[in-house]
Amino acid sequence: MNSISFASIKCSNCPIRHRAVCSRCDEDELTLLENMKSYKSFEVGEVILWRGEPLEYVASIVEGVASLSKTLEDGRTQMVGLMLPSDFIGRPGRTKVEFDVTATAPVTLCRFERKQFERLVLETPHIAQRLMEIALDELDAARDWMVLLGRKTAREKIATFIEMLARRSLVGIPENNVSIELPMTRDQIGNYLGLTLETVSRQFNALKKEGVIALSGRKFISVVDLSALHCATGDG
Amino acid sequence: MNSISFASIKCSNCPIRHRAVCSRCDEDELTLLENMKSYKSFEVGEVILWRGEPLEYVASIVEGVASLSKTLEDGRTQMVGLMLPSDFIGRPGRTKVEFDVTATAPVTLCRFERKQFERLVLETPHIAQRLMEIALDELDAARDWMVLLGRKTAREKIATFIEMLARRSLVGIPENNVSIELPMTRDQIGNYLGLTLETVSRQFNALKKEGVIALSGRKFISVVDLSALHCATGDG
DNA sequence: ACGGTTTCTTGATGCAGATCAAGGAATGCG
DNA sequence: CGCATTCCTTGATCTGCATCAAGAAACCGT
Repeated sequence: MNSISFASIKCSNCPIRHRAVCSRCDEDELTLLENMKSYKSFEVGEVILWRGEPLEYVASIVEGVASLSKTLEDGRTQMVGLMLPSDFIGRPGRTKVEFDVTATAPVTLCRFERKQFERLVLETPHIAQRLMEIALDELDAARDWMVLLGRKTAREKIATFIEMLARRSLVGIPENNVSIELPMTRDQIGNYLGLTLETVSRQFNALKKEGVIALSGRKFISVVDLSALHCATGDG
Repeated sequence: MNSISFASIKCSNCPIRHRAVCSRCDEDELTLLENMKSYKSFEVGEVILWRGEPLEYVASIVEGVASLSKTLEDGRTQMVGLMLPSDFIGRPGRTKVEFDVTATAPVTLCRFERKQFERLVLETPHIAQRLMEIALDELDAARDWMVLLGRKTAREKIATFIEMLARRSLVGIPENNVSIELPMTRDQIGNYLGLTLETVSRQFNALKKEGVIALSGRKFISVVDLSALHCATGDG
């Protein structure tokens, strides 16, 4: 759970080996990455990058959860992405950060110096291709989120969020009665879904009262009725 | 304005030569593209691609405006992108279309067969790099749009939309009293902004009454007070 | 120029979710 | 363990935008 356990991990044993930016790399390419990488960890609430900062490093999330968010002048904020293990932060060719990146659960990053990484990308099509795929997946996710933000009701937003968590945080197909850890507070969920924290709380409890989900403690949910949950998402 | 004028245009004379997917190509690479491309035009309202269709072609928009949109089961729709000249439709490596693509103004495409284009991309880093940049720009735009959809008021949404049009549809820096053609109906603008057409209409007329913009006919706007418009966007 | 169609405006009403407010439960720390 | 802090819940009220409804204006083909 802390950075020490990753201090000298081999790429070949890395938990995100098969999904991250390096997933297509062969052994030789992996050796190059191995010599460039460094691990760094962040506490909950710690800011990983501030919007506007020069981008010194790019990184994969090895463990934890980070959020990307933008803030309007008057303080309204909107989360524009949720980064889970194997997601990639920063881009070659971008010298500035476009949003605040914050750890919402303790995060461990596998970092590369941006300039060095950019050179590597030019010479390593496997990495360039994987980066392209990752960017396109993020674009798809962003567009699905636009539908949610623009057109879904509060109830549908919450149901969609829980379903997404069930899919992303568990391996394999989600089942009934599996316990999921919420990686963020009601307030942060509200920022992600374009809602207030009160509305988030009310909708969680409404779904609980209807027997669709169960809540235990502050941050554990289990899905009691998967198909009812899906119906509530509005996705058909 | 019609496809005939593009039937045999040279890449070197192409209006989007310096911004499209081919912008980094040298003369030799351009020749390759030249031999692969074909033009196709679409009327207003015509569907260019249906969601779920196999993706036979990828294409650059040479002229016109197209919208990307997603629809929920019950008919609510959300536009997830607005494509203007030089924007790129479809991706190598993607075999399906993720959203409906519709011409909102008469569109001319410069098309390439997907499979052939994919091969070219693998051999032509200039194109692969440019595609990556385009994808990242779209991702940035999608994220800005998420802030708009999730957190902005109707008034701010309309102001942001007008400001964006002023920036994108004119060359150079926007000035006061420049006439802008609205590329879509109130209903479509509503779908883009996550509003109803009535709210769009009311906000346009409110900005007009306040002397921020002027309306003439159904689809021409001019910005009377650029700084007032910017203040109304909520972006500070 | 005319009638038909589409698109836009404007008004009246209703409601989902924001905002305001206060107390309660979990969590963390000395 | 007990106190402080953070986070969550629940209720009351308010409001911005959706919805419903009816004309009016712009546009199109003939």
